[in-house]
Parts: sequence; structure tokens; C-alpha cells
Amino acid sequence: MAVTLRDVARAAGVSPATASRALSAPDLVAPERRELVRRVARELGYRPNRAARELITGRSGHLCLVVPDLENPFFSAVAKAVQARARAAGHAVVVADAEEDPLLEAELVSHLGAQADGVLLCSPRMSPDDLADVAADGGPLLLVNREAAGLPSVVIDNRDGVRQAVRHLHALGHRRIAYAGGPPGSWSDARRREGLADDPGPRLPGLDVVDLGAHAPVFAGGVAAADLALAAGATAVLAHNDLMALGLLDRLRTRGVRVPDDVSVVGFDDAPVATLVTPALTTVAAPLARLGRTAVDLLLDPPRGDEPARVALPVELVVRASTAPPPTAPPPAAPA
Amino acid sequence: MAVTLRDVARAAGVSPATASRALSAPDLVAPERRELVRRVARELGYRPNRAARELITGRSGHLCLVVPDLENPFFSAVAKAVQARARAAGHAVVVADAEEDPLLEAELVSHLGAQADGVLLCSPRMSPDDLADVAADGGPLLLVNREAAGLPSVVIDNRDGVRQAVRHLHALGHRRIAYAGGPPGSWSDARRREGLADDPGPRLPGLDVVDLGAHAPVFAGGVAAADLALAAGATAVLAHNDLMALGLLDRLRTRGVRVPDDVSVVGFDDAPVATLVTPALTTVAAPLARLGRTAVDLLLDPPRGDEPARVALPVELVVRASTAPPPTAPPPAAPA
DNA sequence: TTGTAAGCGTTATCAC
DNA sequence: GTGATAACGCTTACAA
Repeated sequence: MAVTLRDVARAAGVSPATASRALSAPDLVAPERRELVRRVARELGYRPNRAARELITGRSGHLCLVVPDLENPFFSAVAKAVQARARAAGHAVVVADAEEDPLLEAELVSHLGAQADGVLLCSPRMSPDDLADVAADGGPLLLVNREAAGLPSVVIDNRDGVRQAVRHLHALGHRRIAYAGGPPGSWSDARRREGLADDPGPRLPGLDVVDLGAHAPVFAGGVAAADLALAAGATAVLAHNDLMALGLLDRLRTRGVRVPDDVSVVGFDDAPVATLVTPALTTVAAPLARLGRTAVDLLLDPPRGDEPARVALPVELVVRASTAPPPTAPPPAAPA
Repeated sequence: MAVTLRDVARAAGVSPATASRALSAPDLVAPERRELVRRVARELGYRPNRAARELITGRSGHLCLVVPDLENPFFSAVAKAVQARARAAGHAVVVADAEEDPLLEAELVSHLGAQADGVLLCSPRMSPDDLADVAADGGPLLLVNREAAGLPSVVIDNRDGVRQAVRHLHALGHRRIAYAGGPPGSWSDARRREGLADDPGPRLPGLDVVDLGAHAPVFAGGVAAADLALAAGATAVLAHNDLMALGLLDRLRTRGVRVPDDVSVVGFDDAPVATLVTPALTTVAAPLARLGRTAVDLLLDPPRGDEPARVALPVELVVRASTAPPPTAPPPAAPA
């Protein structure tokens, strides 16, 4: 049997109450006794029983993180940061993978979240109503890279990211730019489309933005978008995320189109894969680690106030090898 | 306040004991009462308090997974599978990232593991002694892709994987093959080196294996190894993992060496990145999802017997575009 | 088959 | 500053 607080108290010759205080509220106990208890606890290898503590305090020491896909580098980066920050704050992290299924997300939040000190929810696609529902019946909940009325959130500045990318491409001389969108219903994709519409005016003369529609936010989605981009005669393509950008890169190469000589490609997120390919991806770098850390901080001590906190983190375009000025001639027709 | 079992019992007009049984041991209660209790529980939105249950049963419903780096696609794949299988078995998963630090790993295991129903430990580098220590003071523990005396484990057949890769390269005609090793002290790297030594005999005539030494198991490690491989005059390089193989690919290209025309490259793991690059990586596919699932199964119900279970999962070489017959001429000297 | 009652290990309350 | 004691919500002997 594990060593309990009573054992420690007995061995130290104090009451369980004092032993408890010596460990959890050191100020309330006389210095010498406090040290005695702590030493005895250490010698006996005492480990507080979390369940017992939770039962009385109502706090579990657990945070719950729900993501659509743990294997997506965007979310593993967030998960890593969340985990690190939570540990620093004395919390363990229960991670749940919702398998890109909004229904499962909702279930996970209500099940797992019920007995956690808070929930971090990465839910790009759950409907606002469902979001409100799951938020209603539980404890603290914070949205990551998603906003919704009445709920606290930490997001990246999706809109500005697209703006930066477009400005960059325009400055290089591109005039016909395609956007390869993410999955339908994606909140961040909607924000990015807003950024697309932001700057068509006199500041970026002659700009022509082509919408390639919605795609799965993975490699295959980018592959599909590549053909559409070529058909549309774009000299540059902005992808919803880096995974899609890699798909674009691959398909363009297959079709004999050189990147960046013939067509430029820009990703989004700066996931770790962005520098693993050739040409290295020009991409909108999202501060994923900071996103995770901020989310934990805000969840654990929410700022007082009527309105739930809404934080937007700045993003920054990182120019690498996948963008260059467009060819003077239109991109070569595909060989087949 | 949350609705408790007493509330349900009261509302259903039964004793708390009956209510408890109706939900946790349905067979012990009369059908009509059982259904009544369950209906009432549902209507009231009853959620059992995990802490209270854990306090008395000693089971938390939590598994703990410790990995060196959540961002490494090898481990995110394992984590995803573990999480899915654990959920199917009614368990939540506490994930801990040890930041590639064996000391932190040990601490995480003893802290987090103390109050979990079991621990899954991915610890390529912890010393056998430390492993024995952390295993000693806790509950069930199972090693993932690592073996140690007296501890249950699930591994992939590292040795055979290397054998398959070498045989493939030899069959293509390569005679001088370099191995870019993983970090010093890595258990799986040691197994792979054994595979390297396995087949130098008459079955693979003329084979010459060059050891490029130990490297960080990441992109940068592969970059470093590439130069060594060229200096050694190898026509093929086998990397400790896919991340390193990507580094090799990148550096070889930079130095004007074509893959696979001049030099062939083989990865290990078949992490999701392997197909994201050009040329697509020939690699030893490790069944990562199966690794995770098997680990959970074995942890939750260990086979009875004196010896702890040791399972080795088969691997399979996946030939893609990064390997080809060697050039008849030696690889071109690097341009600078 | 059902109810009563005793805990599980900890913290909170309240005297002292 | 310290010690009894109750209480957290649940499961499980044991009794009926």
C-alpha cells in the first residue's frame, strides 16, 4: 500500500491536519515542525493522493486538450507547448484526438472536460451552437484558433497573415494570385478569406485573386488545388496551410512547373515541415508555441471582467525559397 | 453544484447503493429498477465523479504516455493511436513530453504514473538502471520501442528493418552503403546496427558498410551525415529515421548530388513526412499505429505468466523514389 | 434483491 | 499554531 498522509503525520508525531498544512500551506505551520514533516514525507516517499485531494478541493490538477488531429504538425506543436506550460503550472494534460469529427469533439469535451480544471478546445469546424452547448455544461473552456460569442479564445491573426502574404506576392510582381482554401466551415479559413478581400484596392493595383475553393487541409488537398491553380493561370498560390502547400509543390513539380521560377507558393503556419522540403516554403509563421502557452495561461487565470478574454497573436511572413517574381511569360502549359 | 449519485437515488426512490449498482453493476439489480435509475440519471444529467470512484476503487481511468518529443512525427503517430485505443477501452490519456531529457522522463513517470492505471514509456535513451528504478516504484509500466530486462515491451523489429533495407540496396547493385546513426545511447539505434552487421557474408557478396557515427535524430543530423557519406564514397545511405533522411536529401541536393541517380537514400519509420518530399522516401515502414494500440492492449491486460510480455512488430520496406541502382561511375565530386 | 454503513485520503472548519 | 472531526462522492461488505 502507498504511504499516506496519516503515515507521515504519525511518523512525524503530528496530527494529519498539521502534516497536510506543512505540505500544502507551509506558512500556517511553525518552521521547525514544517521542516520535520517535509523531511519525513520525503524519507517515506510520500506522494499525495490526487483523487482524495480532488474530492475535497474540486480541483483535479488536470487540463484537457481536444484537437482534431494529433498527427497534424500544427496541433502537435500546440500540444507540446500546452503540455510544457501546464506542467510548469502544476497541471497534467489529458489529450484527446477528435479524429476531425466535430461530433466526437463535443462528446470528448463533455466527458473529459467534466472532471478537468479546464478545457482547451481546438475546434475549427464545430458549429457555434454546438460550441455554446458544450461550453454551457462544463467548467472553464477556452477556444484555440477559433472565436465564438461569449467564449474566451486565443487565435492567430489569420486575416493579417493573408494580407502579408498577398502584399509580398504583389510586391514581387504577381498579379494573379490563387487561394487554395481549407475545409468548408473552417473558422480560420473564413478569416483568411477576409484577409484576401481586404486589399484589392488602389494600394495593390491590378491584383486579381482567384478562389480555388475548399480542400482537405492535408497534402492531398494541395495536390488537387495545384491543377486548379494552373488552370486558372495564377502565377502564385497561397495555401490554407503548409501541408497543402507541400501538396502543391509536389503536384506542380510533377506537372513540370518549376517553383518558384514559374509559380510561387506560400504556405501558412510555418509548421516544422516547412523547412524540410525543397524549395523551402515561404509561409506565414504562426507562433504555435506561444499560442499554446497563452491558452494555458488564460485558462488557468482568466482576467477579471465581464467579457471573456479574446487574444489575437501576431503572425509574420517568413520568406524562403518558394516565392520569386513571376516569369514575364505566362507559366508554361502543362505537358499533358 | 453537480448532480450526485445521492440525488439520482433520491429522485428514483432507491438507496445510493442500488443507484450505484444500477449504473456500475447492472446485473445485480432488478431490471425495472435498473432502468428507472438509469433513466433518472440520464434526465438529471448525472456524471459520476471520477475522483470519488478512484478513491475507493484505486483506478483512475487514466493512462500516462511519456514521449521524448511530441513534435516528432514518430511519437505523434504513436500518441494518436494510443489515445484512440485507450479511449475505446474507457481510459483517458495523460500525455507528457520529456523534451528529449532522460532525467525529466524519469521524473514524469514517477509523478504522473503514480496515480495512473499504467504508464506507456517511450524512452530510447534512459539507462537500464534508471529504467529499473522508475519501474520499481510504480504501477504497471510498459516500454514502447525499447526493451529492458524484466519489463514488458512492444518494439518494432529494428534489426530486420535494417536487414531489409540493406538487402534492397544490395540487390540494386550498391556495394558501399553508409549508415547515418541516431543519438548515442539509443536502444533502437543499437538494434539497427546489429542488423547492419547481420548480412555481410556470402549472401551479399562484396558488401561494404560504412558507419557514419551518431547524430541527432532530426533534420540537422541528416544534413551533417550527408557530407560524411559523400566523403566516404558511399553510393547509398541508410538513415536512422525519416527526419534525418530528409536532411540527407536536402544536403545532397545542395551539394549538387542527385537522388537517386547519384546516391540512394533510405529512411526509417515511414513517418507521415516520408511521402511529402521529392523524391518520395524509400523507407522502412514501422507500424506506428499498431505499436500504440498493442502497447495499450498489453498494458491494460497483461498476459498471465512469469515473464513480462515482449512483443516485436514486423516492419516492411517501402520502396519509393529515393532509391535506384548506383551510377556505374562513382558519384560526382562535390562542386565545392 | 435491496438498504445501511463504513470507509477511501485529503482538506476545511472550528475549537483550543 | 495545532488538533479533532466532518465532509467530499462513491463503492462495497454485510445485514436484512
